[in-house]
Amino acid sequence: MAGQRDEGGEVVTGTPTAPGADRVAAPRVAVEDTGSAGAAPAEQVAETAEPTARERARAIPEAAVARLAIYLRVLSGLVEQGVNTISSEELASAAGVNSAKLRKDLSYIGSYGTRGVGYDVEVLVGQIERILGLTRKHSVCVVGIGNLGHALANYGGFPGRGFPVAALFDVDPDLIGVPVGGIPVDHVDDIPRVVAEREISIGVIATPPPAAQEVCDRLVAAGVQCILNFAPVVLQVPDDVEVRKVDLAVEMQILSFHVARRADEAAEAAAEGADLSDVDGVVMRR
Amino acid sequence: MAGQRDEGGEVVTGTPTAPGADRVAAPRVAVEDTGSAGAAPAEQVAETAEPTARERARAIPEAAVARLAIYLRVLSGLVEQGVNTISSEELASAAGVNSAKLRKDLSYIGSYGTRGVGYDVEVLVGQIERILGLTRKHSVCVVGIGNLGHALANYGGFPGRGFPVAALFDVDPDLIGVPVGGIPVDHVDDIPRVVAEREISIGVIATPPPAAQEVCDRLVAAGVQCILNFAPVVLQVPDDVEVRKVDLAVEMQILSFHVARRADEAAEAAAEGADLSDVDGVVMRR
DNA sequence: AGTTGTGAACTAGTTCACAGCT
DNA sequence: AGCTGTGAACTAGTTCACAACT
Repeated sequence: MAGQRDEGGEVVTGTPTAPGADRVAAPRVAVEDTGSAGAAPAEQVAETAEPTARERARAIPEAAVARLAIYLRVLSGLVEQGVNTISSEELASAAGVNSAKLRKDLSYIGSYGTRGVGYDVEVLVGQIERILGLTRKHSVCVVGIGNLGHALANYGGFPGRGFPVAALFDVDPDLIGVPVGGIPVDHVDDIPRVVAEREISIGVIATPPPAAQEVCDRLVAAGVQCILNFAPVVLQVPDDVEVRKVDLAVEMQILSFHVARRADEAAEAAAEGADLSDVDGVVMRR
Repeated sequence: MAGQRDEGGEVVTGTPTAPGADRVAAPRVAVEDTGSAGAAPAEQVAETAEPTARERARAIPEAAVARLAIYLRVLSGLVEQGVNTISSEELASAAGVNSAKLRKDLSYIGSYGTRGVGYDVEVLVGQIERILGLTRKHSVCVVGIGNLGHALANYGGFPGRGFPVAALFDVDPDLIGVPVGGIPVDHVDDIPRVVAEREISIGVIATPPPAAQEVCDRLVAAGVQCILNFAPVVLQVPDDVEVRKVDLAVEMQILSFHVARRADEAAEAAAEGADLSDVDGVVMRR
C-alpha cells in the first residue's frame, strides 16, 4: 500500500575533455554518436548483432540494474528465513515495485522462474549476483577521512561482503598512519602506488568540494574506473570512467520541492473548494 | 566526447497496490488518488486548463527537479565569483548536461533568459529557489545517531542553509541528552512531541535496517511527510508521504555491474578483434 | 488453476532543430 | 549575429494483457 519512490541517481559516463581545457568545446559532438572521437585511432569494430550472454548484460536498462540490487537484498533476507520459492507478486511487493516490472526486470537476466510456481530463491540470488558482477571481489578505497569518511570506513567492508575497504586516503598529516576501522590512512600522494598494489577498482570520494575534482583526477590516473562521489560537485571524467553520485543537498531540495508542491496544492484546493469539508486540508492522514 | 547520462527516478507516488483498480486516471489526478472512493465525492473540480504558477510546479518532471538543484549549486558558485550573466551552453557544461536539456529544464520554471544574451545569474538563482521551495525553512530531524547519524548531525545545518537540523533521536539511553553537533539527542519515544514542537518537516532515517520501518511509521504518525532513508530497507509508507533513499549497497552494486560489463566487453573485443591494432587498453565507446 | 515471460501499447524523458526575440 | 524557448521527433522505461507452460 505504499507510495514509494526510487531514486536512480545520476550516472555520468564521461564528460567533455580534459579538466584543464574547459571551454574548448568542439561543436557539440553528441553523446555516443558515430564520430570516432577526433584523432583517436579507434575504429568501430564490426558491429555484430547477435545477442551473446555479454550483449545481454549490456542490454539491461540502467533502471533495472538498480532494482536488481534491491531484489537481491530482499531475496537474501528470504534465504535466511528459509524461504525456498517466491512468486513475482510477493517479491514485487516486498521490493516495492509492481509485479510486471519485476518480471520484466528478471527477464533481462534470463528465464529462471517456473510457471505456475514462481522463482527458486537461491537460484535467483545466484543469477543476480552473477549479473551484477558480485562473484568477484571489488576493493574499495575511501578518500577524505572526515565525518563521512570515518562513517564509511567503519562500515568495515561496505555493503555486506564483496566490497572490502582496502585503503583510506587523506591529506591531513595528523591522520596519516592512524588506523580507522582497522585500516591505516595513507596520504593522497600515495594513491597511484596503493591503488595498484591493492588492486582497488572502486574509489569513494568523501572530501570537501574543492578537493573532489583533483582527487578524482588522481584516482582516474591511477586506473580507477568506477567512482562513488559524495562531494557536491559535478566531476569531469573521461568516457571510460563511471561516476555515481550521492548528493545530500540535491536529495533535500527534491524533498523541499515536494513539500512546496504539496502546500500549493493544499492552498489551491482550499481556495476553490472552500465549501467542501476540506478535512485533509493540512497534514493528517492515518 | 560528451557522453552524459542522467538517470531520473521512478515515480510511484501513489501506487495502488490494487493491480486492477486504477486505469481510469484522467491526466493528472495523481497523488491523492481514489483512496477515499466511498464517501468523499472527489469531484474533479473544474478542470481548468490554465497553467497557474501552481500547476506549473506540479508539471515539472522529477528528473528536471533533480537537475534544477544542481544548476542552483553551480549558479550559487557563480554569484560568489561575481559572474552576472551566463549562457545555456556554459551553464550546461558546468553542470554536466547538454544545453538543450538545460534550456528545457529552465523552461519548466518560466522564461527568465534574454535571447542573444543568456541568463541573469541572480534572477535564475531566485527563481530556482522559489520553485524548489527553498524560500521557506525546512527543519530536519535525524533518527539513529550511529556513525552516519553523527556525520549528518555534524554537518550542522544540512546542505547549505535552509535545512537546519532541529532534532536528533535514538534509542540508546547513553545517548539521550548528549549533544551531537550542538543538539541534544532525544528518545525516539519523544518523536511526536518534538516533531510537533519544532515543526519538523523532513525526517532522515539513519538507523540499522531492522529499526527503519518502525521509525518511519513513527515519523509519519507524527506528521512528517518527507523522508530521506539511509537504511537499506524498502519502506512502506502511505501515499501522501514522499520517500527518497540513499542506498550505498545499491550504488556499489551498480558500479560492480559496470565493472563486470566492461570486463566482458574487453574480453569480447579481445576475442574477435585480436587482429586489430587499436589495443589502446580496455574498453572504449559504450 | 496458477504463474511466468514477453510483445505491444503506453508514458516519461531527451535531443533536435529552428522560429523568434534582442 | 547570437541565444533562448519550444514543438516535434526520438529514445528509454513502464505497464498491460495474454499466450505458453507447469
